[in-house]
Amino acid sequence: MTARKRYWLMKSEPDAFSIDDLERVGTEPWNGVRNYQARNFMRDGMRVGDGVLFYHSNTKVPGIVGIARVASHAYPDDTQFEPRSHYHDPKATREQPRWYLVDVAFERKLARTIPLEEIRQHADALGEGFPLTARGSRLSVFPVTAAQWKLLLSLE
DNA sequence: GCCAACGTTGGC
DNA sequence: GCCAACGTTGGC
Repeated sequence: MTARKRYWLMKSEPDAFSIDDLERVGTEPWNGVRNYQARNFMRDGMRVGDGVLFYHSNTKVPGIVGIARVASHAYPDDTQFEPRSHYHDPKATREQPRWYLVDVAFERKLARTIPLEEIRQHADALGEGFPLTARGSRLSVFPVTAAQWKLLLSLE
């Protein structure tokens, strides 16, 4: 029984971790997510092989820059246990982890960046509540429908 | 660098 | 359970 592939969008600040970094390392544990909604999507929704739109945030031209895929099931984010880590969470324990992540594997870079500015022009087609075009949304991991995936990549 | 919007925390 | 204060996100 093979489940249908799902699609996601994941944001990263290129100064911290860019699509080029992912290309170089191949696979990366997506650590540092400290938002419950984003965590739940990774922990409860993602499956190996799912498609990921890689988005650069907080940069000169924010937008979708590449495609990756989910490369592991969710498991605890080790950085929550490390006192030295920027992502340390004193309330998390090995027995009761609070934060989970998945491994993300590089697939390809887009031929060009699809800028947020351009994505906004398709806000109606993407639908109300799509986090990239919804006002004020800061969600860094969220699901993308097959139709949204197709539309966004058609802009490449 | 600014700052609006948002999520989380903790006092009550 | 409310909500003010605070810290963070992320476009501009």
